Amino acid sequence: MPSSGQTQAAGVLEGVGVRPTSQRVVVLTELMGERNDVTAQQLHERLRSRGEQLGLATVYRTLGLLAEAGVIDSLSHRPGELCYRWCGEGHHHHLVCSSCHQVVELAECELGSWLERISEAHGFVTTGHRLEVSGLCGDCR
Amino acid sequence: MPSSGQTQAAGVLEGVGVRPTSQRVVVLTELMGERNDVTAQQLHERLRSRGEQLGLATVYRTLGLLAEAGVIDSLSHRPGELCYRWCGEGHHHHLVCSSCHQVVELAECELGSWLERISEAHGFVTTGHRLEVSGLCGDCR
DNA sequence: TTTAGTGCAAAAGTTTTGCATGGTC
DNA sequence: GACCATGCAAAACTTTTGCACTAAA
Repeated sequence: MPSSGQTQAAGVLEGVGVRPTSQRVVVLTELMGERNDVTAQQLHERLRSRGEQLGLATVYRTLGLLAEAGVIDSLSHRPGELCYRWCGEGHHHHLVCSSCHQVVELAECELGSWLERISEAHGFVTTGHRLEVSGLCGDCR
Repeated sequence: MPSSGQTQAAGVLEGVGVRPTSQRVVVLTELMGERNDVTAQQLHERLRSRGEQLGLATVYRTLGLLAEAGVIDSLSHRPGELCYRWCGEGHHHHLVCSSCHQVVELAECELGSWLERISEAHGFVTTGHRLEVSGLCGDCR
């Protein structure tokens, strides 16, 4: 029987028109339960060591699909390594600790109106934005 | 005789304690004259085709140095490719057109006080932040 | 003269692709 | 049966590193 996390993931996949195969559900479920950034390699290794049977290429393909569908976000901190992260519902931003990489989600985004005004002044129509705040968390300070 | 761009670049390098060799000056001068994102490969090819003699490894090493010194910014849009960009003076953000990749610099950053307040609430001390706004520019709309 | 930087080629990674196989509608 | 997804292995790329050589303080 599928866990509630898996059911939820399957629903998300169907919602964006991606067929919810078992591998895709496993990948998305893992991302939805992980607050921090993960690379494709880490994700693959983690799932394998837990006994899931799935190939590295499938992880890459799935992450690519999900990112294109806007279900997950991708961001790179270091050269040659892209991290993925579940966006959750609604629009928000993150605080990332430079030392331990802990991530805190900021519930609200107060940037909307400021951005619209300033973009309009340059002839732009904004389609999205991402804010990345780095700092030191309480433990690492 | 060095152009004013080259003199300026050399000054920036000295300012952050990096020896201004001719290769580094060439790389930084190019970045300072380019408003948009560039990859190491693009930069290398562009300089080579202009007759500059410098190796790809040197471009990578220089970009790494400059990024670490905070002189340039690095950001990744796609997997396996990191882009670099001259930050200019002072703190600001960018509007990027999703279609033509044109970049507009936003002169002011009004995020400081909001961020400090919200970070403090989570026990963080912020050390920096980056805002990336994507949209469509007037021409592409 | 001592140190730091460069170029080249090799190495180390990550990500993508081709193709045969297996699963789904 | 037609189509899509997967796994494996090979290929394609980007980035890093080792080492001999060169340039600079």
